Amino acid sequence: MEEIQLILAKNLKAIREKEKLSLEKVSQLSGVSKTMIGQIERGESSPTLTTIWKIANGLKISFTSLINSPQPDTKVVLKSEIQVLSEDNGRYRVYPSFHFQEDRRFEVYSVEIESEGALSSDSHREGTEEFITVFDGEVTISVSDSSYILKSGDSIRFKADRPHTYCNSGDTLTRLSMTMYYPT
Amino acid sequence: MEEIQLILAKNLKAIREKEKLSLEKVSQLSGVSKTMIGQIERGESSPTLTTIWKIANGLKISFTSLINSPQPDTKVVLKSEIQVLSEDNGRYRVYPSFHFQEDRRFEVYSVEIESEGALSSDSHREGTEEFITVFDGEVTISVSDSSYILKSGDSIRFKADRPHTYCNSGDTLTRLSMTMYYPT
DNA sequence: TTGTTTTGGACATTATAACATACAAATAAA
DNA sequence: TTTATTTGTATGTTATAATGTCCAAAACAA
Repeated sequence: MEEIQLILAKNLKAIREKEKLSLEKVSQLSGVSKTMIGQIERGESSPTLTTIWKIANGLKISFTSLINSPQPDTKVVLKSEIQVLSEDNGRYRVYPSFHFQEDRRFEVYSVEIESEGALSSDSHREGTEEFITVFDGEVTISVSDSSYILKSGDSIRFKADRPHTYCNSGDTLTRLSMTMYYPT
Repeated sequence: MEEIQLILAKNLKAIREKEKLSLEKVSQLSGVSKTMIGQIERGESSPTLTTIWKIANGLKISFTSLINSPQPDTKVVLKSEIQVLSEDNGRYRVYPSFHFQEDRRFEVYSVEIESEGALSSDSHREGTEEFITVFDGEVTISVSDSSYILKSGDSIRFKADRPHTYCNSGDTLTRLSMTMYYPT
């Protein structure tokens, strides 16, 4: 028996109990036999992709909620706890709020760029996308031979799996929120 | 044959070709028979959870990269284009930058709350999580009988599949970045 | 061009997922 | 308390996942 089977077993049982459903009811909703639901919950069987899919659809939950380990409900990250990362002689500063997690596929940062500050970034992983909103100042983002000038309140989404640069093109501090998404 | 099998088939074949691996090589890396790898790629079989897991681990990729589908390049959203949504007599304002998309599972907003402004939100979908960073001011977020006071630079992640409130608990404008994640 | 190696897939066999049925235990109703 | 219903699990059967073996075709090397 593999550990992944145990995770599935635990998750399915928890969801069923939370929703107060019997094995029979889950069977009806999903089209998977009651016996099989029981086997899965006891970790006695490693169901096929199709079977898991049917269960997830029947219960209207995500596939990943069946195979991922649970996380705590709430997490606060104070500014004082954040490990700031500096580049460009401190003129470009990254404040990571939420690091990447496998089940979620994105991470969240704040970024500050002093006047005349800039950063050139190498390609990120295949398919990576950045979602940026300007909170203060002005930034010029260059990617794929294009440049985008964004002012306070503007947003941009672009493919970050190629070299790109961020440049404070104004004369005041620029502040950005950044959500980095990794599809793979 | 189910659609989910075709997605898996397509993804596995794409990854294998991209990495220039033979069926035999994937078999060695994963501990799954070459024949089975071939069957999976041709959509002839719905593999068990354990088998998929072995493949993902063997190829050092995520489970979800085997069961999810692809997407276009750059999009700019100017502040002038954003449809602002107001609540609480205009004291609570939402600026949606990037709407939800099925393959991505999150959306991105900015939020402004005037002094004495607040919003009570009903439960979002099962499993929904919010990732919030304070850019200016102070906010008190209440969820699950707990309240969290956050100041500029602080962040919070919480389960939003239950009622929750946001309240400007300071005396200046509060500005937040918000990433809403829907696992389902 | 010929010879060798690699590759993907057909086919048969084995292992196990998935189902149907039966039943004891638990729960609910009278 | 008794009766009825629901629930979870054991067991046997069927369907299919997963493997091993073989071979033609493709790719590579000389």
